[in-house]
Amino acid sequence: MNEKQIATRMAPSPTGEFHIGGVRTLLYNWALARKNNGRFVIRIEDTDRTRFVEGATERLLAVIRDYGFSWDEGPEVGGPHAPYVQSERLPLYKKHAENLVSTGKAYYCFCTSERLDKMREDQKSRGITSTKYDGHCTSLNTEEVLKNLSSNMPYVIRLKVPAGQEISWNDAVLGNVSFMSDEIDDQILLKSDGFPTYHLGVVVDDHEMEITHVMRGNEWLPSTPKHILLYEAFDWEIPIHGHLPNLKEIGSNQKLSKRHGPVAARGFLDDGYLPEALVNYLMFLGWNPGGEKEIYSLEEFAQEFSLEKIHKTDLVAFDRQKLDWFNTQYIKAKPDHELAQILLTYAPSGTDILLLQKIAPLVKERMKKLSEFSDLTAFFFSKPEVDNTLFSGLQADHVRFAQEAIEQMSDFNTVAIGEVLQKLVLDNSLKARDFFMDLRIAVTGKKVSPPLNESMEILGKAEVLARLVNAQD
RNA sequence: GGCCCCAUCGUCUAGUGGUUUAGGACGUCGGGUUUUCAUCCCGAAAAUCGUGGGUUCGAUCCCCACUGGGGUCACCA
Repeated sequence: MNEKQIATRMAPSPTGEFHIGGVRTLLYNWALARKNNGRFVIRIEDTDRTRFVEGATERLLAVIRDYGFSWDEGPEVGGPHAPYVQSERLPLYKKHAENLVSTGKAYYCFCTSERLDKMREDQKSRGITSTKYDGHCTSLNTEEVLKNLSSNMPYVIRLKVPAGQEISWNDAVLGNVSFMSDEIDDQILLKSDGFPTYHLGVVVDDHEMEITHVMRGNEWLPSTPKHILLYEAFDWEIPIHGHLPNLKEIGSNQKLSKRHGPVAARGFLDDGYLPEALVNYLMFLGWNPGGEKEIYSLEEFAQEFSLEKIHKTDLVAFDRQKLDWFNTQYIKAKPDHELAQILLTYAPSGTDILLLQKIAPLVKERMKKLSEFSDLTAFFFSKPEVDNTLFSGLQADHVRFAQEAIEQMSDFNTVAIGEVLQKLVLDNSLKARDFFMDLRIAVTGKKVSPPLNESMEILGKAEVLARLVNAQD
């Protein structure tokens, strides 16, 4: 009964657009909380004022919602640990940093960045392979510190890293991982502008917000021992850490690149990927349940998800072709009225939803991405430009036959059209393939189009005839 | 460079010390259905399980080394 409630979080920084990889990380964190009836928290880590981007927080939250996620605590929804924006929690970090100083686990440092630069240069020139703070300010006595402080000398607070200590933890993904403390720098915790560094911020907030599992990209692996040292300095319980594989572009070992398509979460949505498809694809980038089922809803995933099934590999290729496949699966499966609603964005403004409901079944198996809709269906919304060189040699006869036959039709629907045209082909011994192609070109302007008879029904008899007449010029 | 992490078809992956001629999916190629395209159906090629050592009666699965790849070494996260 005293079992602690599982809690996970996603802690993005408002320094730009939310990355697709961030969605994957969020997905796993969200699922773990969801599966265990735990809490999922969103926290904004905006401690770097130089990289802060106006409006980024709002866009971040919007795109997370658009992907189908919600959070139990965080900006906009609030919660018992509010505020959830680090810049609004400054006194907290300062208090904790000063606490560490008073217990001897951290110290004030008055070194200027110029001195630090020079120090690193010196170390490098002496052949030291990984530069570290030289401990200059650890020799300051209390009197000197107080004097500096009272004269308003800028300062930071650094963690005093113990020597010769092995720091290890059981990573939820990687298993046992260990570092030696000697390799770890006396990390700055509180910056001279009074903001915490990332390291102080996460540890304080994850503790305050009672986060039990920290899952993040494996670029954070070398930071984890620093955080563990901090938890130990505070004498706080250490959450479970898990490090996830990062995403890369196929064919290289580099991170995702805009040259190959979108990398921002928003960009994929704009391109016409359904959030369900994106999220479904993302699930399998570093995780696999072992069965052969591949189509998972968010809820199904949450139930299936387990940390043990996360892959240890460090890099996973983001295969845009497989993403396309997932997208086609979801587009095909979407009910017409729902698809029509979504297609509103891709159709000419003011398009009637009822018209889209009729068009939807004709195109849903023909789009990898919703953004292909406008090209595919342009002829429904305006008369096509017809390139006469596309026609066969018998174009004039074909079109005239069709026109005459259609003029006499009273019922103008797909079945009737099919019967009439089929009979026409037989009666005149036409080559069906050429006949229908000429007709297709006359009506749609293209050699590739949605099904012809259905399209003509939607266009209506008058419009079809107008186009046929037009094609005989 | 120091430190840390990783390693199964082109890609995402399943897999167990022997039942594996290593399974699936995407992609690719071939065929079928089809008034175009797409869908759908069938089939094929595709991984000596990074290399070399062990351990073992037997290793893709256990251990070590090597190689390769990645990450990280900021008053950025």
